[in-house]
Amino acid sequence: MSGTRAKLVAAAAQTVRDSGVAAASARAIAARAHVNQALIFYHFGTVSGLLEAACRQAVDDSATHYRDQLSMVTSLPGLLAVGRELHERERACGNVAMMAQFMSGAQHDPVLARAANYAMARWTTEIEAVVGRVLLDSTLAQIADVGGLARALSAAFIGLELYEGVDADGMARAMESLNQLALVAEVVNDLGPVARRALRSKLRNRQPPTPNPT
Amino acid sequence: MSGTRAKLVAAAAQTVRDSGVAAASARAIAARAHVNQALIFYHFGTVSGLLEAACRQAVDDSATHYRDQLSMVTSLPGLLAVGRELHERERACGNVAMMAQFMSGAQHDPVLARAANYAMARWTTEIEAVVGRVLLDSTLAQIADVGGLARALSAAFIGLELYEGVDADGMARAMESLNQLALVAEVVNDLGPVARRALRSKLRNRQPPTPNPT
DNA sequence: GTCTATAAGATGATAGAC
DNA sequence: GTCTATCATCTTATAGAC
Repeated sequence: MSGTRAKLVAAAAQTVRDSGVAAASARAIAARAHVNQALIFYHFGTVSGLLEAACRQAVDDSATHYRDQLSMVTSLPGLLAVGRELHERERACGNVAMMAQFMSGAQHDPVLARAANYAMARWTTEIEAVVGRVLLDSTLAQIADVGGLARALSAAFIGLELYEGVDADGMARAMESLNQLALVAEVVNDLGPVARRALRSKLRNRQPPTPNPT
Repeated sequence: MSGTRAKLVAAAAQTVRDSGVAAASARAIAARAHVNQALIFYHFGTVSGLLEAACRQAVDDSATHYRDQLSMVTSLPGLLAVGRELHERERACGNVAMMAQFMSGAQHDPVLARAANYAMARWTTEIEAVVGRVLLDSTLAQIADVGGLARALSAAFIGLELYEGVDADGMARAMESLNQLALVAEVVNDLGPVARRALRSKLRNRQPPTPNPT
């Protein structure tokens, strides 16, 4: 198999990470790969085609890499710990920024849309599996749709990444309060059967808040 | 004042809404405004300058428009209702998509970054004020940083908007589970002093989950 | 303020030699 | 598979007439 393909894929990913999808032109990518510009069209047809390949490979690599770590998680606090570490690492190496760029470009490019769809599906599948396993028979699983939460989380992190580039301090504050919310989630999740039943009944017919519940 | 300026600003916003910031070239915008392309540079110096003006005006218009509605909100359920309606309307008219495009472009364009920073600050300020007023002396206000939550929410909605363009069904599912979480938030927020103290103490020294809390 | 014309360069993509 | 050379098109931005 051609080493040129791999070089182009890697260069494409790095170009998007560094300079965004808007600057990921055939010439810019080829220059970074030390490869002739025309080869992009020979191997991938279009620039979008190359970007799609880069997106898919990046997410495949990442997901595979974290699979073992995620499969060993058994508790919600443990999941939050691994999740935080995973997100921090992905963010540091630029993969989250890359995903955000692909998502943005996907809004008006069907090829990028397919790539971004694949990437999001891959991550939410992974997250859904762990979250579902961890929350089995706990309070939160009975209240919320795990798949929906996984999707909301993935999407939210994309937004937070973009927000960081616009207001780093604000993003840090947002992350802190999400961590606080995670603590609340743990507490709610660890409710005993009595409190859990109370919460669920309150969710059913929540209209007038009772003054002093127990 | 020049009507051309206004026409260009409106056309720029609409171009970003329809075709994204990548396609918002001087010629594309000028064509939509039925105005000569060179006037963009005469009035705004650069294309980014025009986009910045468009971003600022769009967010100013929106924020002003919702100010009265938001100022009348007094309860958390009421806030969630207004918030949902606001978000749905902004989404429908394309303002959320526009913001997402600006945020993406902002990652590698300092002028757009300034515009996006202004827009996010404007919204979070507005949200923070209402949320702070509504949550006054309630459970959630004592647990979480209201400003951080406002920022996290704003950023999350940007991510959800991008996600929608990539997987509309997935986005709908994510929104539903966020609505479920909002219900939980309402219940937690309406906890009486007894349960509230229990929750807070659990948050302080949460290590071994007690089997049956009350 | 607005126009035409144009510079100066980047872009995606292809043809054809090797 | 890889290269050079090139086309047609698009881009930002400016000069100068009106």
